Amino acid sequence: MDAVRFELIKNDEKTKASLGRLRTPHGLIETPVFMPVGTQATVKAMRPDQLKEIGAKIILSNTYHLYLRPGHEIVKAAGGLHKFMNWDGAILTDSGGFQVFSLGDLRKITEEGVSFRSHIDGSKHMFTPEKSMEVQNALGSDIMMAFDECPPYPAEREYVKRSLERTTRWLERCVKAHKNTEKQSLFGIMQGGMYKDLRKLSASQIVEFDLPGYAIGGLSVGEPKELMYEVMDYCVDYLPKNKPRYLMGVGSPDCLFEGVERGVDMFDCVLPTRVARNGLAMTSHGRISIKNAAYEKDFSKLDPECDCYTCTNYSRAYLRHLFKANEILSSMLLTNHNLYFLINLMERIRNSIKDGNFLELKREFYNKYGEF
RNA sequence: GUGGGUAUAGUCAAGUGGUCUAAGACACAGGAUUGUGGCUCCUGCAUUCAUGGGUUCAAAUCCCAUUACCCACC
Repeated sequence: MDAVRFELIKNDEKTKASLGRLRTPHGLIETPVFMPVGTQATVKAMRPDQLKEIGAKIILSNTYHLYLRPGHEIVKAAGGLHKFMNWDGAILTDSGGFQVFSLGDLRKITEEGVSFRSHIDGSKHMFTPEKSMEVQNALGSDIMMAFDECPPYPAEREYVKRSLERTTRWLERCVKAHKNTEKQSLFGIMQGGMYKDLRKLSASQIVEFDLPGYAIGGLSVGEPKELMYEVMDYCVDYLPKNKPRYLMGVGSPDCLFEGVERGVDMFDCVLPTRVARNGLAMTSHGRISIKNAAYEKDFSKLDPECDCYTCTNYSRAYLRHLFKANEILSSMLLTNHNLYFLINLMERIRNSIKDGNFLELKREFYNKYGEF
């Protein structure tokens, strides 16, 4: 029995959007879902009780970062990641594979795994599928991601093909090394760059392992949005409908709509939290850069249609002041709002699928919000 | 009142005759940001050096006057 089980509730009639339920050892999650990112065992600027209050059910954390600091052994000694960070909701851990891509020149990839230098102190380390599983088992996340390679964009077809096939071999090693199947589930990751046949090849290979969930990796790596939509459209079709389909690293409001429309069930993204710390708010009428001089004397609500803690209690002028003054509360209030905005948006999306008017909601949203 | 000193962008300032249509920092104004190396990154912001006059081929830089401020003495 898998630790995490997915149940399809309803398919939208006009699109590939679908409603589902994900049962995890740490709660039931309705899909489509957005997962806030808590890289270092904390969603930056948010307390776990606040995350709970805004409706977060599952967050993402990072193998790479926790392995380097404080060290997975310490997290394990603390009683696991949930206990360590005081979060009793579900946790998905990224495998560290993405750092192979994002750490750029520090990496060296071989069949065995990836050697890299710590961004913290420059020390040398080696990640293999086995090591990634060992670390994620120690962390005790509900969903562990397979150790993969995410090729950059653009990338040569031949390279992408060799990379994807290696990622499949790594997946096989992950499955073998995974020690805690009753409490933790392993998701596979599809690669294949922007090549349709390679995506199909990757999907057919990873689906063989009959895993409890699959992710679409290698998107939102710098390619044009239209291309990403086109690729994600057929990627979803290559994955089984009765398993959750997770689009990694995507989370701007418009992309969420496009993803859901194409059948994606899970999303994660640093965008709302990162952007909040830089003074940007996602509102029902589009983005607001709170540092702009235009808000100096604007005592209205950040988002007139939002009922989050920030919007019910503070003005744009105050938020601008906090940002300009470099106050910690600025990050806290804007992060709280942005996460609430996306989580609330996903709830409205789920309700629209339930009520059969997803496309109407999408159209209404685009009219008011525009693109990210 | 006497002697000395300083006057360069919103602020702090570099620069002491020619590569100054003036360094840098902060502030200010925009922008970026998608499996987080982020109080980060990118862009813009003095045709002008207190004011007036002079010397010189050439002045923010030298000289004179004026104005403002600072210090010391009375």
